[in-house]
Amino acid sequence: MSMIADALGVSSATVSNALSGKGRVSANLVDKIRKKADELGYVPSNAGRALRTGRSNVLGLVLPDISNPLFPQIAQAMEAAASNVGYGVLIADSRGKVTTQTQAISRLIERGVDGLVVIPRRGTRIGDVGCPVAMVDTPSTPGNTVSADHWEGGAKVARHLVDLGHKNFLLVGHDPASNVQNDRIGGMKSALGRNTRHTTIWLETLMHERGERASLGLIDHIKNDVTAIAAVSDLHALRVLTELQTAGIKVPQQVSVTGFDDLIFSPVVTPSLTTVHMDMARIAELAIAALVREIEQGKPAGQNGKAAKQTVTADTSKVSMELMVRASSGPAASPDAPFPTGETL
Amino acid sequence: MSMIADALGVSSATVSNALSGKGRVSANLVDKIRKKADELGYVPSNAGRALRTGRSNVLGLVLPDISNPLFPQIAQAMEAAASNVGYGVLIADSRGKVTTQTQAISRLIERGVDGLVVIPRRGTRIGDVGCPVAMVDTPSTPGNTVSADHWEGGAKVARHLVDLGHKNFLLVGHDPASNVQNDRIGGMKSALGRNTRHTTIWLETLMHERGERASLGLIDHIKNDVTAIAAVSDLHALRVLTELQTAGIKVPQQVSVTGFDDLIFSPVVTPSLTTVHMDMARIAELAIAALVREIEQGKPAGQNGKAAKQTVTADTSKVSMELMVRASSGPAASPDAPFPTGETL
DNA sequence: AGCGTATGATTAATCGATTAACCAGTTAAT
DNA sequence: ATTAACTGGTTAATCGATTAATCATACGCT
Repeated sequence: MSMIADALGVSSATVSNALSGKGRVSANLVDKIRKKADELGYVPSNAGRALRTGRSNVLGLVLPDISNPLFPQIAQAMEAAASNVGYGVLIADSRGKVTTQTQAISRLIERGVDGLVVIPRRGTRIGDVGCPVAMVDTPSTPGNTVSADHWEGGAKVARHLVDLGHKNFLLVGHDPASNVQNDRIGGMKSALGRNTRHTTIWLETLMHERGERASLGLIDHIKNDVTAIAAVSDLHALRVLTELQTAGIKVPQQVSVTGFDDLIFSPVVTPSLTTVHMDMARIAELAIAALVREIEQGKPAGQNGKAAKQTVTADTSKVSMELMVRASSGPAASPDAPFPTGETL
Repeated sequence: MSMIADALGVSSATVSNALSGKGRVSANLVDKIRKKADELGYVPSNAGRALRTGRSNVLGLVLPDISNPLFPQIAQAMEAAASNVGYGVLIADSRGKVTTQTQAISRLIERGVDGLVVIPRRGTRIGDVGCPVAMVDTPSTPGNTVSADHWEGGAKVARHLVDLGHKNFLLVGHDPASNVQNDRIGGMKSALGRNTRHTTIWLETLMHERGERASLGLIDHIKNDVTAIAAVSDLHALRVLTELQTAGIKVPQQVSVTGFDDLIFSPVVTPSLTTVHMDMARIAELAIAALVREIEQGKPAGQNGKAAKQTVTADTSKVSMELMVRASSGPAASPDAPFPTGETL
């Protein structure tokens, strides 16, 4: 910056003012400075700016477990949304453990992030971290900034299956302590209506009892007239799907299967998976916008008034989910022939 | 820092020396300063340090496409390896496009990263970016810093299938321009031996001709006596698997299927997928170590000697891959009964 | 005693950008 | 005509940590 100033015989303050458009500089001079800056390939030093302004223009993204298959979508959306408004994204993985998560958060804080986006793990408590925090979980969680409307998503798949004539459902969850999963299943149940039946199983509990790779015992449920299996994630839907196929049960002719999240493999498995898609880009946009708004209001850090919000609030806290009807869901099998055996390929 | 100095009546330079262990400070005083620092909850300012030292302690991770299902593993491993040696990780997604990638890289540079880890997309050229770059691709790519030994991995699965008695193979690739995939397939072919046959299909080409969700036409190959299908990714193996199951073909009784990468769903589909696992943690460790070594040698930026390396070199450039034998691969079906129909479940 | 050498700590400059305070002209207003 | 207000710019302080240069003692050795 001082090089530009020297080259044009002005002071560096003027250069700063010209480039930031803040002080009073003649339009003429602004042009010259801009041109010179380009010419010299000037790139503002983040360190210098950060030191002076106390802002790093970097946000932290805290994830419960990066290896979650949904993470790519999240990271991509957050990175795009942040970079659109001039922020970088520093990642931190807490590998499931709550203690690790606390460490991860402090590492980010020490790095001087201006704000945090947290995808919480059950049991996560965000203490006072000294910077704005956006939380992306589910609308029913207190402090949630913005998230997909998982309840509505559940309702949408369920209604789809009901419309197809299904009456007997198996709902497949993974972790009974997850708010997101509970909302999804809650939404499903709310839409099932009076003349249907449903059973819910939780895989984590099941696997704890029977081992990691045990069969899910789907056949029993099907013998019990279940014709639709709705899972809270495509990962579990996939597990269901392949288990059924191995047992020779036709999807969707005998049983319909649905998932959630529209993971990358969902469109390409056979039959392609009916699922519920979340608009992560929009969620990210809202979360980042809320965060940035808070950051740029310039918190006087010490002043912790009585209404010290733990997390920021977005314009909208729910983003609608979209049902993706594909090949794994179809009309309920007629009850007359519960076990069709013909090669209906 | 000056607060600590004031509180103990010493100069801030002494505090700096004490905490960094660089200058000469009496052991006694070092203790007192450490204690005071803890007491005051001192956290060094990254901005101040970065400004003075010219180092940000942040690395950039450039990915061709975050939505790649392998990305979680990569990001997690890189983040862990970096944070172990005191670095943060800033992500940048290039969404497949080469132009976007260039932009993403400059954004990272402007943010002042000390080094870059690039997972290149075919056609990626890393220009002179002014900081050390580690490239993670495949050993056969010029400039590759470190990566899994994809060729060896291919050889391992192929040998496994040969040992099971298979003689007629279908190799499934996606993108014929990908170095990684070519190495994997090359490795497979190298291990197939003389009295076997194989055909290779490339999904991208296929899908271009027949549409995104077209059948892969596996049945024809199987009628042609193929008993083993080896894909270059679990994603494609999964597609193969479900397509076979829908057609009523038993895996592994009639046909064995293998994949690559040990993606998150691979152990839980039915049958669980035989695949090749890469030790991403070790790859990340080597890449980061190479990068950090280069960074901390302190490049005099201007001095671009004739041997200006484009990318850094790691101690080892190949990391062995591990074969994970699971349920989707089994002995070759006896040629006498190419189409067993009994319910051998 | 006198000289050289460690030891332990201080001073002050520096990195690059921002910004409050100030200054010198010019124009407008009373 | 004198003051007020505006314009276009400059000065200098500041953010926090690092580090070369320097200084003041104390110690060891002949």
